[in-house]
Amino acid sequence: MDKEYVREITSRAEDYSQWYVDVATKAQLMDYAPIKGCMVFRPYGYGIWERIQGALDPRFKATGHQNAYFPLFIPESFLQREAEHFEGFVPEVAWVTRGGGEDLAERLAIRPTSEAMICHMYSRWIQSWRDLPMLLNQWCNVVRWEKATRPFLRTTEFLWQEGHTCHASEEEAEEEALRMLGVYADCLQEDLALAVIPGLKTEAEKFAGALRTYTVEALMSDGKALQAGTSHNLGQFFARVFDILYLDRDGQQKHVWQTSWGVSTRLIGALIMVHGDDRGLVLPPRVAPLQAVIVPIAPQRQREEILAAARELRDTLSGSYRVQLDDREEHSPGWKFNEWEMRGVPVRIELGPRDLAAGRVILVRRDNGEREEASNRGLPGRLGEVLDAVQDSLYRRAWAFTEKSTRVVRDMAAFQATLEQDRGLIVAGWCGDAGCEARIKGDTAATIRCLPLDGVVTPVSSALGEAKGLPCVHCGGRSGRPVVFARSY
RNA sequence: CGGGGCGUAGCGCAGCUUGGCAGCGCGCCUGCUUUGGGAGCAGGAGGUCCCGGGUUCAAAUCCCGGCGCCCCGACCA
Repeated sequence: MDKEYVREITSRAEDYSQWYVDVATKAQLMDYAPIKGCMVFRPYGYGIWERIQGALDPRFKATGHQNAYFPLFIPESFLQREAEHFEGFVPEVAWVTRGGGEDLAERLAIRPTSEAMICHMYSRWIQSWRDLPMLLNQWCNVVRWEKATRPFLRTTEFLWQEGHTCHASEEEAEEEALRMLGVYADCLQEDLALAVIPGLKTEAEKFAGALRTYTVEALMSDGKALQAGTSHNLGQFFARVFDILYLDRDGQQKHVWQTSWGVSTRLIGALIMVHGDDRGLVLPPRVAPLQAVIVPIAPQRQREEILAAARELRDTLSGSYRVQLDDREEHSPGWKFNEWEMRGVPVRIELGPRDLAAGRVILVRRDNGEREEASNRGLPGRLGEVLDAVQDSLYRRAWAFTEKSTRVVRDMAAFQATLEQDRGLIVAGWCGDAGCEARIKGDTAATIRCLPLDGVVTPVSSALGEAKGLPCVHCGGRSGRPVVFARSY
């Protein structure tokens, strides 16, 4: 293939960070806003988020959740009630101190997360065991005044969903936390074509105030891991702080058991880094705002004839697929080929004089460049097959890459060497001691990404089997089960 | 919070060392010819050289101060 146009995008090998930013901007997913750490979601990038919402929201509904919306502002006194939990994120909170030209009597935090507000409301809404479980979710924005930001991965303001649930027992809360982790894993695999590793966070890595934090981790193509979603069993910490009590069947007042869980627009960063290549973005068909783009090749003489056929084709396909006809006159077909590849559209449909005469079109896959002819009659069905094949192929590729990039190591020398050469995921024994965990982090910058869940087949399954029974990689002490280490975003 | 880079047309940059007409490429506008992997020609529009102060006959350029953005690292409940 002609790579001349790639001048627009830095290669991954040359500078991965620059490649990432090039893809995000040149594919027109985002642009930098004139506020530090803030970005604009351009229509194409926001379209991906809408597709992610479209994949997750029905799953939330199917598991009994409803959407609601809570205020952006949180009174300072609310946050102070959970002082212990709050202390850690004070430096990241933005405050509103004036309104209507006057100083406010009480400062308002711009939510960095909504536990405080939602728990306050729950304390009013929940009286009886009959009110449980309470299963709400909200799609919203949050603000965290981060010192270092990167498009999609960590920005001052970002979009996410946060589910907040209340239950009558610890068992129910645990079940819910795991159920939603499963929902994330399923959606990320099925729709985003990400190969994820569900697992438990260590005490050091868990959400403060949670009993347990679960995570889905994914490996990016530069060998660093990304926490793609989290689900917390919050126990009764917030219930005590906010007095969320219910009268049980036995006549006793009891605190509820809670969960919270979330994924954010960070997932778009994961899509870029898992599927993208040196030509730009590669989108899985199920979350691609555009699944196919029709590029007419229309010489002057047959111009109207070909454009009419292309419009008809678009109208036929648009009932079943997200398609766009690129009939811009100011660009050549070659220019369009390159641009739509850079923007990651899964399939390109070419329609030129030769195709028109033969009653067919040309289909070209973004992920592997394969081209094929499809008859007009068979096209609608064939396009669906090709899109499925792209979706499937991207998932398999992500899985294979993650599996190939996973190493079992037995000592710290091998640990260090692996990180320096390939990065990737490291499966090793760990004694469970926070001291060993901290020293490994200090020496290598790698953290325990998770303790993988039992009974879930993932790209690290065979490595976990191989590492079974290995002693702690740091102290040589007895280890429980092997864990996954990596450097991470 | 530490390290590095940058700020000149919409974007990318040159010019700064050694002060002297504000330039180049892409993009944009108009017209014509083109269209199977980033078309060509002709004409045209577009500037607070980040901001403030200083030096000077003269500052994008030198000096002082400030602001902003990006990247890397640390931090990230």
